[in-house]
Amino acid sequence: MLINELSKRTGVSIHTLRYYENYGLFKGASDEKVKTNNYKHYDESLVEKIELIKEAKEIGFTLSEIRNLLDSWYSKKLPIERKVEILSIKIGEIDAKIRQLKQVRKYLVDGIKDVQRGDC
Amino acid sequence: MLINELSKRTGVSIHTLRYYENYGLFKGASDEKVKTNNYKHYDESLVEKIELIKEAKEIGFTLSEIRNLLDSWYSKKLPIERKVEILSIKIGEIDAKIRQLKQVRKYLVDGIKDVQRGDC
DNA sequence: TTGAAGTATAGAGTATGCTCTACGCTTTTA
DNA sequence: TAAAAGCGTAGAGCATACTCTATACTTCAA
Repeated sequence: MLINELSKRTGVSIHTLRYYENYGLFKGASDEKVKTNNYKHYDESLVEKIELIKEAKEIGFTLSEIRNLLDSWYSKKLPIERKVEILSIKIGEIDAKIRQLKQVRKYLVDGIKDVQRGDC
Repeated sequence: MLINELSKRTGVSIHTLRYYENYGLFKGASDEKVKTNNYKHYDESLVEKIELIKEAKEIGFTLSEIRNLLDSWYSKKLPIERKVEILSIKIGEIDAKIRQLKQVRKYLVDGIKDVQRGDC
């Protein structure tokens, strides 16, 4: 598919997709058989990959972190143990974030109690 | 305390503290009795407030969101029900974030399984 | 008392992650 | 076969959240 379709199917603007591609999050390929243009074609699997990027961003991962994660995920060169290690580290980071969120949640719940008691 | 001490006790740089103060996250007060300078004095309670700011930032709240939250929290004008409402909305947002984190966590756990099976 | 260190204000510079504009070429459509 | 729509590259502009520099005054320590 071309960038327009990719944009529509992912809900990510064409500008942003190009930014991501330049950033190295994924790569389209121009069709070798077509000589008149160099329109880039994007793989079906990219739709899911971009959904993952969106979600990773929303939970606070930077593009740089996401790139590293995708690189190691799809790399053929990395040994399995190294891949597992990288993923495990990220899982640990997520667990830390969940703990932090629960901490702030507690602050707010206590805040509500204070407000209702008129302590505030 | 003066800004230097506040900085040391919170681990936030003087520059950033001034940025936060200008942004409206808190306010120091110059001592009316001292006429020779307009050094600002910061309240003991600010240390805890800044810790809260740090944590809110780490879980992805913007300075603008934090300002709104603190404004409503410390406002004398807002009715209790409104304060409770604002805090409840934020708790809802935190719950949504926790769900999202768990979703991405699941992605990564599945990813580890794929890698170990050699599917990747 | 003088020089270093601290404080205030104003404004410039930086990194990240977009977002938009300009331009030239290609493809599609009326 | 125009005109409109789509594609590509390059680069400017913008919002957020700092981070740093310049300048000027004050305080403190030797």
